[in-house]
Amino acid sequence: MDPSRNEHSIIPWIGKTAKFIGYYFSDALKEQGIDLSKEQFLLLKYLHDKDGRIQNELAFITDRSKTSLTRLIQNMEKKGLVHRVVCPEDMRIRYVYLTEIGKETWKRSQPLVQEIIRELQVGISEEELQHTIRVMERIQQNIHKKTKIITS
Amino acid sequence: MDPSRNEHSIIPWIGKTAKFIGYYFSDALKEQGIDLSKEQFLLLKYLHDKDGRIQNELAFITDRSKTSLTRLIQNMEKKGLVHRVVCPEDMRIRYVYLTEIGKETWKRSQPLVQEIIRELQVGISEEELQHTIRVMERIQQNIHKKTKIITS
DNA sequence: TTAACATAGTTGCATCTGCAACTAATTTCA
DNA sequence: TGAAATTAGTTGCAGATGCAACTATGTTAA
Repeated sequence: MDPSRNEHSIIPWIGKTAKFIGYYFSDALKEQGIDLSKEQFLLLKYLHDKDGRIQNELAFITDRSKTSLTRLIQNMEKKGLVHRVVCPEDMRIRYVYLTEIGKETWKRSQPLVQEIIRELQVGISEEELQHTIRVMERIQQNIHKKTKIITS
Repeated sequence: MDPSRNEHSIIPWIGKTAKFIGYYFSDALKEQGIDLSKEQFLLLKYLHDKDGRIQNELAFITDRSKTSLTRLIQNMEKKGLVHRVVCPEDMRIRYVYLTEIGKETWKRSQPLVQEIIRELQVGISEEELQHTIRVMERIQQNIHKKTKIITS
């Protein structure tokens, strides 16, 4: 997956770019004194959109295994960013809620996040952005199709 | 970083797409009975291009910390995919070489890799591929510039 | 010459990750 | 009703990751 080979393949580029974005974002959070991993940030974001989700749902929408999600939430709970409530109707289910610290941390990260998104897209036209999104969608569709065939 | 928001931002799309590609690739290797993580595969690839690299170089070209690289190589050595040779002129340096098993494993993975790259790009025009690569390059440049300013 | 610095690689520690196997709770169906 | 299947979440295990601190070696400069 070396970008210098396979000139007509975007696949290697996507992984590498994602990696760089991840490094940049993590560093930026750290520099701003925001004690969040990028994974934790993303979870805060989803909970900010809709609080009190169940763990399975969070695993699904953030594309991780329920195992990984369990431990991510456990770490966030230790930090006081979220807390969990067992559903009284179905004792298997846990609702995850932002704490005040979680809400405050998310809020505090917002200017930085907006700034990073702006910075990283400097010199890219609106048309190029739309093209790229279409390509990303298409790749995801292609994977989805193949995966369905395999598992059905 | 939810794609459904920030419609004009590609940043969230890239991470998500990369994640999906990673899952798909890992699963495909496993299904083909090829005992390699995607990270290990990538290292085999770079060593196939040029064997006998030093660890620092491998860390640099694969965009990981030297710590991470050390342990990746250690695991690959355990599996018998690579072996290390201390440089006689500079005892700090270790050259990393593919073993026969490493070469054979890489070779065996090739049809699959080519097939995956083809599959994932179905329905994407050559022009779109070129656009997307340009966008990825630009994002990496934007990060590079910002990173340089910060660290200098 | 030798003390200061630089470099290559490793280790401790913590986080994130997935798979397989597990527990506990709920639902299904015979 | 009660056994079987399903579901939500957890735990053991192993790999990948980065930071900071470390060892060992090599280079530089006073």
